[in-house]
Amino acid sequence: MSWSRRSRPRSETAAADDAGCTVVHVDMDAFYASVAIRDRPELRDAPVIVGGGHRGVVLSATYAARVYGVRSAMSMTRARRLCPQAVVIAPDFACLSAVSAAVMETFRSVTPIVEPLSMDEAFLDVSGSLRRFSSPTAIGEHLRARIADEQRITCSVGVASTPQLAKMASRQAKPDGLVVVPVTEVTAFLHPQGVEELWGVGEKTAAALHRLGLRTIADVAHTPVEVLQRAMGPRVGARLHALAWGDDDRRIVAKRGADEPEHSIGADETFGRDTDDPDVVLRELLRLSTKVAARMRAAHVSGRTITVRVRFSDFTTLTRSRTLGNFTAVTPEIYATAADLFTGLGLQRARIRLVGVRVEGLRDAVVATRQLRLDERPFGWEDAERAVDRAVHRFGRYAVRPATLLEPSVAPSGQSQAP
DNA sequence: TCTGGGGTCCTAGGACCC
DNA sequence: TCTGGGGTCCTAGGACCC
Repeated sequence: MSWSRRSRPRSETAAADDAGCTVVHVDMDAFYASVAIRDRPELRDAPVIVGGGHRGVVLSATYAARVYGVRSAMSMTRARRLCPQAVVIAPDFACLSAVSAAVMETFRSVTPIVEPLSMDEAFLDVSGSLRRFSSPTAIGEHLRARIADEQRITCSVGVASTPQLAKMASRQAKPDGLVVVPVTEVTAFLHPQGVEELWGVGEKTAAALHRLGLRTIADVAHTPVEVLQRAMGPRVGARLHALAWGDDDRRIVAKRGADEPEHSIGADETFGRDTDDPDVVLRELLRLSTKVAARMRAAHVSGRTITVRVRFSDFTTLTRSRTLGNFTAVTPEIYATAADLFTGLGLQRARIRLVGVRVEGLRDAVVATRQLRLDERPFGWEDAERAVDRAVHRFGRYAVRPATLLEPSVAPSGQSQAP
């Protein structure tokens, strides 16, 4: 291997071969599982799976569990079958969020240009930090040491000249390592790998590439871009070809948690048991609408397009959406639209596995409200729901709910209602 | 008892306007 | 009268990521 892999000895001096590498990708190792066991030393070397109970999937598994073939996103049923002795722990999202926030702050102590990709990984643009630190590699080792000391979990780091390469490098560094891809070694690093290792190539795209006889990234690189575009579409084809040569015009954009308004806010829920009862579905749509509207108001956004998603027992999924003439963040309006879209499907005894509600076309609520004023819309609901938000804030989330949600036995996923 | 829940982005067709 | 095109919005679906 011509690129350099480095693990454990964090004090090792920085290599000279990271010149021009200004992107650092940091990825926590088995984040959910590592956090779950860090205060439970007796589980240190045990197979541990973090995941949901009924009808759930594996969110994270320790390396001891992965030995048995357990992978994230795998159904819990399958995971338990592969590793019956595994300790299964439910995720503690409050704790995970706190650890995530602390880790992101550690990143920001090195550079302000930190782009979190999820709770447990981020890109750092370190081009402005090289006066304080001797090299990008030194920054990576610094961060690895600090996170290990402060959070008592390990992470892996990729150092490269582009985000895509840094991301692929950190994957190779796992667990608890650091990999540098020198600018002179980009094709040597990329080309031997399988097409599915490219970021953005999932199961379907990989299968399509395999059908073209393309198995390695080198194969993709040496295929005329027109051929790729014909098979995958103009944009995807062009991007794949570029990535196969290490060209990546993605820029790292500093984002600070909840700052930037999101493009959509939604919620969905898998029923504990498939249902064909429209009343059960409508009640769930109301619950989801309530949840989404509250989250929108908390984020100070309003939206115009409401989408309902329905997944059937055979896993086929369909969506129906409607764009309103006004912006809204109000439960009755979101629910009325969602319910109308659902009943408009005219389903007859179809077995439904999951329903979801999502609101898109989000705008800052202040701007959106001004537009509402021009429409002379009444304000009653907005004010009423703000009062609800305050009550929930004071008395907890079960303080105020729509009357139809107060009936017993409506809890989805077979879980019992919280006290 | 196979297959969660939160998102983003792309594609493609039709409506509508210029 | 016929023909052509571009741009934008809306809807539906699909792929992908963690």
